[in-house]
Amino acid sequence: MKVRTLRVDAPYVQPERVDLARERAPGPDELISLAQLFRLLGDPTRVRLLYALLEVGEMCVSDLAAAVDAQESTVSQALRLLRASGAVVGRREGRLVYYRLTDAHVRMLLDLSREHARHEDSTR
Amino acid sequence: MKVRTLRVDAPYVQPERVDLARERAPGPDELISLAQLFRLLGDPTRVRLLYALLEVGEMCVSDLAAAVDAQESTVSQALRLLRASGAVVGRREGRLVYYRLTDAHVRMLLDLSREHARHEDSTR
DNA sequence: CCATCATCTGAACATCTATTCATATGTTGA
DNA sequence: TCAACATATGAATAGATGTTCAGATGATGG
Repeated sequence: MKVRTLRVDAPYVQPERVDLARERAPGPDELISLAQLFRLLGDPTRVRLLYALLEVGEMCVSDLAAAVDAQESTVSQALRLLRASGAVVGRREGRLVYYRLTDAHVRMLLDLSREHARHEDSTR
Repeated sequence: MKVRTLRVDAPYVQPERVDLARERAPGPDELISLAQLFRLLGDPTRVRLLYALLEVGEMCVSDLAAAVDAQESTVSQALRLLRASGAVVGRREGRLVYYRLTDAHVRMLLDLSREHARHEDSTR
């Protein structure tokens, strides 16, 4: 059994940096919403859905399923999460529900990250 | 047992939109690197590490562990992923390895997303 | 009201993932 | 070369997550 290694006499290599990082670190709440946001975008199905909505503007569930080539049930579950997180909203029109992106920040993230994917290796 | 629902006579509600979404959709490779990038940022430990590096510039593993309040082993594993994805690089100096952000796009994503976290509800 | 359709939801399953421990690697100074 | 240290890595574990199925909900037109 091993105890947390933490030498008393030489706590950190560069204490100033550790402190600085701690000071400027996102708070607990902020951190949670950050990680949640990214996690939300970290699934292929959800990213596809978001990009579809980014390009087209508004689509109903069954069309979304066709557009991203997934089962409707899968899409519906994915939309549930996206809805819960506030990334999309649904607008009911008769039997159909049309979804669209809600959040300007998410839109920017999608744009920016797509640019990243395109120029991938140019900045390494 | 249920077969994929796909009516032959009325394929889609708005065929133009489905087509448009498909045309503009990220290709398979692009999609993978997109989802991978977001997935990478979708873990609290990794996000903390990245923000620490964003703020401070460069830190060694043990200081990073202290800064994000995690075990060194945990941090080392997290850095492995970040390294593999090209988000960070390590520079060895004696026994220590100093890590820093590699990618300008990742930096922008971090900045932007943090802004998102701050103004969270203002755009809903 | 009934049948049909679009979407939603809970539960179950298999898969993936983060963390941890133990150990390995590589570096330094004595 | 050896002991001490910093970091890395493989394997094991528990916990989270995405997809799917089956059935529920809600809307429409007859």
